[in-house]
Amino acid sequence: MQTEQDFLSTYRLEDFERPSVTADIAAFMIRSEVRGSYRQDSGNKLSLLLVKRGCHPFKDHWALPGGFLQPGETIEECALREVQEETNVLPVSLMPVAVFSEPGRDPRGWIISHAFASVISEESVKQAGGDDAADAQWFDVSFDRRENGSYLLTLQYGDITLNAILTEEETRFGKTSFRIKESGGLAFDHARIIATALTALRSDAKNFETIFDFLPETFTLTALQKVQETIMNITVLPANFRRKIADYVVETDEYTQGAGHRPARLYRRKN
Amino acid sequence: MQTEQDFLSTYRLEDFERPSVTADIAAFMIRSEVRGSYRQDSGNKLSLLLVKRGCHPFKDHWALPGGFLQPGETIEECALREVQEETNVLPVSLMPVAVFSEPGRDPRGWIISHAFASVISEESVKQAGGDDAADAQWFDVSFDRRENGSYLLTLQYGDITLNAILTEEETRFGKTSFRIKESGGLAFDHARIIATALTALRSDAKNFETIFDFLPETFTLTALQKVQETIMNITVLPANFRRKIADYVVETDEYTQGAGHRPARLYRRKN
DNA sequence: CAAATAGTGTCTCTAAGACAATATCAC
DNA sequence: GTGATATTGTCTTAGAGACACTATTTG
Repeated sequence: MQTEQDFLSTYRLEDFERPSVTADIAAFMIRSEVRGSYRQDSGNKLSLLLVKRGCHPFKDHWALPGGFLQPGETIEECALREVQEETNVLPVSLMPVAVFSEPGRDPRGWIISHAFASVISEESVKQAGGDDAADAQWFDVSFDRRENGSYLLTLQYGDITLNAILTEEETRFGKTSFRIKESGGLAFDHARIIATALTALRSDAKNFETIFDFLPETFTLTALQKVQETIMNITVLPANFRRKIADYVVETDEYTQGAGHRPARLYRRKN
Repeated sequence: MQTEQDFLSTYRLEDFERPSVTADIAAFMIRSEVRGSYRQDSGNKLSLLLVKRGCHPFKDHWALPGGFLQPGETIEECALREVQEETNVLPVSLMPVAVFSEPGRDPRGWIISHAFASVISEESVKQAGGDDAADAQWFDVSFDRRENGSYLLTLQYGDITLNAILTEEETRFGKTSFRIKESGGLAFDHARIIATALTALRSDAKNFETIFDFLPETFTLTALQKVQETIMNITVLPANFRRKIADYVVETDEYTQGAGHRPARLYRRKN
């Protein structure tokens, strides 16, 4: 009789066809804008990391950072590695979004993509030195439902504007899936991945799951509120936000200074 | 200059190492039990489909149904195909649970598993004729936190009882991950996959996402309530359940008959 | 003081949970 | 009528949203 040892020593996985496996990451950051007088609040913009492809296919098109899974690493490690290679920053959070495996989604062949959303704080990007590679840039994101029911995804960096149009396919198990009507010049099916990731990010921002990762260790409640508002594209009343967030944060003894108005207490994430 | 055509014609994905890709499915069904007098309500049990492995590795151990992704199909199609091969039933719903890609999780080599939870109605299993394969069986499931904080997963079918013990690792983005302390005789890391899938199922049952799929087209509100209670291992007051579920169902003009008590109106899922 | 943001108190409304009461069938 | 489940009504309470008000800083 054949033992498990015997079996494994003769077993050849290579006898079966295998796909290539990638991780693609929608890395989000919130960029604070300077405007008005020094006393006035600066606005915030949600931005997304895109990489200009240097080789075929989709050469010179903008794409999500990503790459092939390598032996010995998990798909999450692969995703983190790819973001770090582009930004020099290790993201604090990594949210699985979906797996895209439709045949034909990649002209190179049989490639299935594991999509993640990750969050990076502006502080850590600045510390890392930023744009050492001009082919990786942070694009301002806007993503909204239009009157006719379809969604417009706009990505903007300097003179470059990418407009993708998507339709909502279905929402099950808390996840919405989209279909691309116009890719807006984005590579592969990345418009779809971005839309899915952004929807997941928004949904998690509702229960404060992802919002802390956009900020440094200590932060003001107003800053935290603006993060949530920026991601979800809503406004909430400060009093109500403070009441709801109270369970998730811990007071520190520090305050902001020199802002031309009442100083704000700094908080820290609970746990 | 090289065109995209040129590039693709010389590009060889095969030059890079690739993993094997599988889908593993936790297929759930709710089995109604007969007990007491004919007038009395029958209880319900949540059950899970397991397959006895016929070959190495883990020969003769129980495992989740699953198999390798084949060219030309999506990972979801692969999952549905595998369930159908075992049960002759096409599941109504398929929920992505997680991707397991730790090196070493499968003794055969580099294999990453895409875990799904699927739901099958008892009615459709009975129609399909049931046990044509004695190596595929529905096990009663219980899964609960113990006093010491770890979780006990019990799977039972006839004389066979599998007891796995897991610890909770982390909960982020609404998903809990587990670590296996004792596999209870389950193959591979399937105890972990089952725990993760069951947690996801419970979480979705809370917002009525998955509960309809356990029942036929038309159903009584009490039956629907019992499904939710069985999955989540809770009890709720009928009055409150009815108020919350009202938005998700539509009345029909039909009623149950001959039950020895007041007939119940049949409902249909809205949408 | 003016301008700006920080922070608190409280009213209202809705939704969830608890519980009591009524309805209808087979026997 | 009895025993069982079906179905409705309503009281209480917790939480979300709206809004008014007070506090503290720099110039």
